[in-house]
Amino acid sequence: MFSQSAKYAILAVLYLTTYSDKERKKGISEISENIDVPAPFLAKLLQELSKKGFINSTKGRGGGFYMSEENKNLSILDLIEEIEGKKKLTNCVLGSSHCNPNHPCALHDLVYDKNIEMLKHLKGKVLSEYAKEIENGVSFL
Amino acid sequence: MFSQSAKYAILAVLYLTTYSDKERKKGISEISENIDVPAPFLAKLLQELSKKGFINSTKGRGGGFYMSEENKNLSILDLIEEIEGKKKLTNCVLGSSHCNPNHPCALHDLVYDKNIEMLKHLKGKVLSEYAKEIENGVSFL
DNA sequence: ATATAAAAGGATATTTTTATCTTTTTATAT
DNA sequence: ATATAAAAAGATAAAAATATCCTTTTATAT
Repeated sequence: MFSQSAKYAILAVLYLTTYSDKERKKGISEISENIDVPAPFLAKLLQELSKKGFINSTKGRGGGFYMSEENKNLSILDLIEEIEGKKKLTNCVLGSSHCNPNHPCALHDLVYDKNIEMLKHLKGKVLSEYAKEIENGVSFL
Repeated sequence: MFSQSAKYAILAVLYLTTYSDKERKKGISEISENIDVPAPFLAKLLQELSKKGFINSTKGRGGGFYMSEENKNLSILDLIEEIEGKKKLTNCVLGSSHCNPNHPCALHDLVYDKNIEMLKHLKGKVLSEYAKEIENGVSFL
């Protein structure tokens, strides 16, 4: 469902949302150990997310990555779109460009609608809500 | 959601289920034109599906690919599993091996359950039912 | 028997995704 | 000022997915 990169990004961003802020920056090695993602790959990924402004970072001694309080109000869907591009997600599951509710592909009713529903959920919940669940031990990373 | 190969396979199999049988075999070129999939790639894909017995084929003049009546009772899920391997589909969306309903990852409730529901639908409908809808113009390829 | 038309098989090419490594820049502590 | 620790940038490598082409096998029609 998600690409490997998207999975890594979700884990890292949830980690940062839960455990970082402007005063608690986190380095690549700490993050990569805690979410079990290869450090060099994660470095590239976070570098891009930082360039796009989805996460924040400072260079130099004592620097690291963190989530601004503002960005903690973004959704997982925002993140996926940042990683995989805007459109992909609502495309026809069979790749047809003519597929729509009035002219549905063979899988439209079974798959497309459920997909949209899932996306709505991914859009309607902000990162800080996930973080709260993780802090409370309701879910984990 | 589906790999390119899986999409091609679904289209081809639905085409064959709708328009072929033992007496109406279909060649690569006809199939590839109708579902708009590159012929050489499709050839390899159908070759594999045929070797696995998911579709049927005969070589030589007048030969081609077709779906046996028996195989028309398979599901899209059966096909996906044939193409992408058995497990993948029910794996944790974040890739965690410990994720389960009692120890859920951060996305478990939002995504996993909806995913399972979708898979159930993909399992509960047989190819011939899709074919009927396509024949009736209710859906298209 | 021979020619023909089809899939099967095998080799290769291209692109994308995933992953690693090295050098450069930058901020901080000393 | 200098050393240090961190991300940023750039180059490259490895693996997987996607795509194409050529040869071989096989069944049928003539």
